[in-house]
Amino acid sequence: MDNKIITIKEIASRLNISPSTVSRALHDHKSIGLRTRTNVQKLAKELNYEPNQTAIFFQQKKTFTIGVILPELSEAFFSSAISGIEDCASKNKYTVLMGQSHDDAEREKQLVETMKSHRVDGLIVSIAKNTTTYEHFEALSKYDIPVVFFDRIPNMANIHYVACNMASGTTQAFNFLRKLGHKSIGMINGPMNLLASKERVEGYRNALTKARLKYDPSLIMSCDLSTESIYRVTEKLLSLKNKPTAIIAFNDYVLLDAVQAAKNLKLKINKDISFVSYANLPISNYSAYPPLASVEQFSYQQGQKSMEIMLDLLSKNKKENENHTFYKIILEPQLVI
Amino acid sequence: MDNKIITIKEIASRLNISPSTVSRALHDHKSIGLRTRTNVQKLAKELNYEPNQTAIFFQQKKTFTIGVILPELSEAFFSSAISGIEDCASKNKYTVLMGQSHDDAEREKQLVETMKSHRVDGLIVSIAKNTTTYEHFEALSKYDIPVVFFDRIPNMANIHYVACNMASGTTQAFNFLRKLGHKSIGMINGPMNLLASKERVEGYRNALTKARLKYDPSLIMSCDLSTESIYRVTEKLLSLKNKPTAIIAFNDYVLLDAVQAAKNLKLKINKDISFVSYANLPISNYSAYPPLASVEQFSYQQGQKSMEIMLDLLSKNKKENENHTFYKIILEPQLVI
DNA sequence: TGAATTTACACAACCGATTGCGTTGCTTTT
DNA sequence: AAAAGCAACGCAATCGGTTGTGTAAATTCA
Repeated sequence: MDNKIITIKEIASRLNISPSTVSRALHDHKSIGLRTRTNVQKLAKELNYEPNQTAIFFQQKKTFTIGVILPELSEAFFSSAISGIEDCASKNKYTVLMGQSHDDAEREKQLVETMKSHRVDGLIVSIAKNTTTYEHFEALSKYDIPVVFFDRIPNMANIHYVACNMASGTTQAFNFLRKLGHKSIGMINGPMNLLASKERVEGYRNALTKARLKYDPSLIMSCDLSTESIYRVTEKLLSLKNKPTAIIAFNDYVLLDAVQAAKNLKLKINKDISFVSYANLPISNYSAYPPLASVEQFSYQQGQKSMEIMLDLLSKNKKENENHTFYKIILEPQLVI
Repeated sequence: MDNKIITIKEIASRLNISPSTVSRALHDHKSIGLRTRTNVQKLAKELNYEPNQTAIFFQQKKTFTIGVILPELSEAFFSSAISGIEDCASKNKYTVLMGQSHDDAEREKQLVETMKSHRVDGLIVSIAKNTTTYEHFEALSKYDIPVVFFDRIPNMANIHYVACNMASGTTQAFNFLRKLGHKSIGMINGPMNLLASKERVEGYRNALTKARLKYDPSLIMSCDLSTESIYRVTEKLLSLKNKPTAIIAFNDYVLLDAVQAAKNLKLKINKDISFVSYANLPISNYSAYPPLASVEQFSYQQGQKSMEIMLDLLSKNKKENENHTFYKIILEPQLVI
C-alpha cells in the first residue's frame, strides 16, 4: 500500500528534479520544458497526488471558504437561504462554513471570532434578533474580510446587503384585500425593532395614502411572535369597533396561531375573517386554512444573491473595494395567490 | 491605525526575544520564566494578537473542521439534524463545513473530494438516494478521515452510523392502531432500495406475527414519494376488498398528499380512514388533518449523536481506531400521540 | 570551590507549496 | 567569434507558527 501521502517533494525526488520545477510543471508554467512537464504530470496522476490545500491556504492567504452565520437553521426561511448560498458557492469552488447564533448576540460574536480565526474569505450574515452592537462586524474590515448581510440587516452605514422589500409586499397584500372588497384590514406585526416590521407598517400606510383612506393605528398591532402574544393581539383586533374583515399576518408561523385564535372566537375563516401572510413555510399550502395570498420572499434567491455579491467583492482587489460603493439589493417580493 | 496583522515574530522583535519563546510563553510552557511570560502575554493582548489558524492547521495537520454532506438542507429533517451537529461541534471548538448532494451521487462524490482537500478532520454523511458505489468513502480511510453516517446509511460493512429503528417505530404505530380497534391497516411505503423502507416492512410484519395475524401483502404499497405516485397508491389501497381503516404513511410529506387523496374519495378523515405518520415536519401539528400519532425520529438528536461519535473517534489515535470496533447507534423512535 | 544540575532562553528545522531570482548551457545575431 | 538572447531548471526565501536540541547563566550540591 502506498499509504504515504504524496507531496511535491516526493515527486521531485523521484524524478531527480527540484520541487519548484514540479510545482511549475503542474501549473503548466511556460518556463518548464515539455518533456519534464509531461513526466511530472504523468507521475502525479500515477501517485494520485493531491495538493495539500492547507499549505496552499496558508501560503496564499485565501481559503476559498465563506462563513455563514444565521439565527436558526431549522427555520425554513434560513435553511432555504443557506441552501441558495451553498449552491452558488460550490459552483464557484467555494465552501461554506456555517454557524447558528440561535438569536443570541453573544454567540454571534463568538462565531464571528471563530470564522475570523479560520480565515474565511468572506462572511454572510443574518443577524440575531437582539444584536445591537456591531463592533464585531466592523472589526472585520481591518482584516479585509467582506461582509454581506441578508434579510436581517443591522442598522449600520456602509454595508452590503440583500433584503426583500417588505413595504412593497405589504402594499401588494393590502391592495389585494381591498380589491376583494375588504374595507377594514388589520395587521399583526412583529417587534418594532426589526426593520422588516417597520417596512410592513410603511407599506400599509403607503397603500392607505394612495387609496386616500384614513389611517386607523389600532388596526396595526405588534406582537413578540410568541403564541400567547399572537392570541392576545388577534383577539384584540377582532374585538375592535372597527373590526377588520381581513388580517395581514407577520409570517406563516404567526398566521397559524392567529387562525387558531380566530377559530376559538367562533369565526368562520375566509368568511368572517380572511388572512394574508408572508411565505416562510413551503408547506403552508397544505395547512387547513391557507392564507388567501402570500408574499413570497424568495429566501433561496436571497441567499444566492448574497453569495453572488460576495463573489464579486472577492474578485476585486482591496483598492477597488475601498471606493465605498455598497451593494444594497432589494428583491421585489411577489404576491402569490 | 495598527493595520498590520500581528504575528509572533512581531511580538518577538518588540521584546527582543525569539519567536519560539513567544510561542511557548503564550502556551504557558514551564520552561519560560514568569517575567517574560507575563510580558509576552501582556503585549499580545495589547496588540490584539490572534494566532493565524491557517498556519496552525497546516503545521498540526488538523483543522478542527468537520465536513457534513447531506441531501437537502431545506428538508426539515436534515436542517434539524445539521442544527444538532453544529451545536455539538461548536461546543467542542469544531466548525462545520457543509454541502448538499441534492440527492445526486455524482455531486456527493465531488463534495467528498472538496472536503478531503480542505483537510476536514472528519466527515458526517447522509447519503444521496441513488448512491450505490462507495469508493469515495472508502478512500477516506487512507487519509485517516473518519466517517460517520446518519439516517441514510450505505450498504457497507465496518462503518460508524447513527439511525433510527424504523422497524420498532412501525411496530409501535401498528400496535397503536390495533388498540384503537383497526383491523385492517395499510401502509404507504417509500422506495424499497432505502433501508428505512425495508425496516418499515419488517416492523409491520413483526407486529403481525406477534399478534398472530395473517400478512396481506396488498396492504403494503411502495411509492416513489412523488405526489402522483402517492395519490395512485392511496386510491389503490382504499379500493381494496380488504379496505384498510387506517394507513401508516411513509412520512409527513406523504401523509399530506395521502390525506388529500382520501378526501377526494369523499372519505371522512379520522372516521372512515385514520392516519399515522413519521415526524419529519415540526408543523404537522398545525395542519388540517394531523395524524393520530407520529413516530418521532429525533433528527436533532441523530445529528448530535453523530457528532459525539465523531468527537470520540477524533480523540483516539490511529491505532485505537484500527481495532475495528464500529459504532452502530440505533435510536429508539417514539410514538407521539 | 569545583562539579552537577537546573533554569531560561535562542537556534534552526519543519509543515508543503509558491515564486523571485540566479545560473547553466545552447542557440541566434552581427 | 564574441556578444546577446533565451530556454530550462535549481536555489532559497517565504507564509506563521511549533518543537527538538543546544547552550549560557544561575543555582544547588558535595
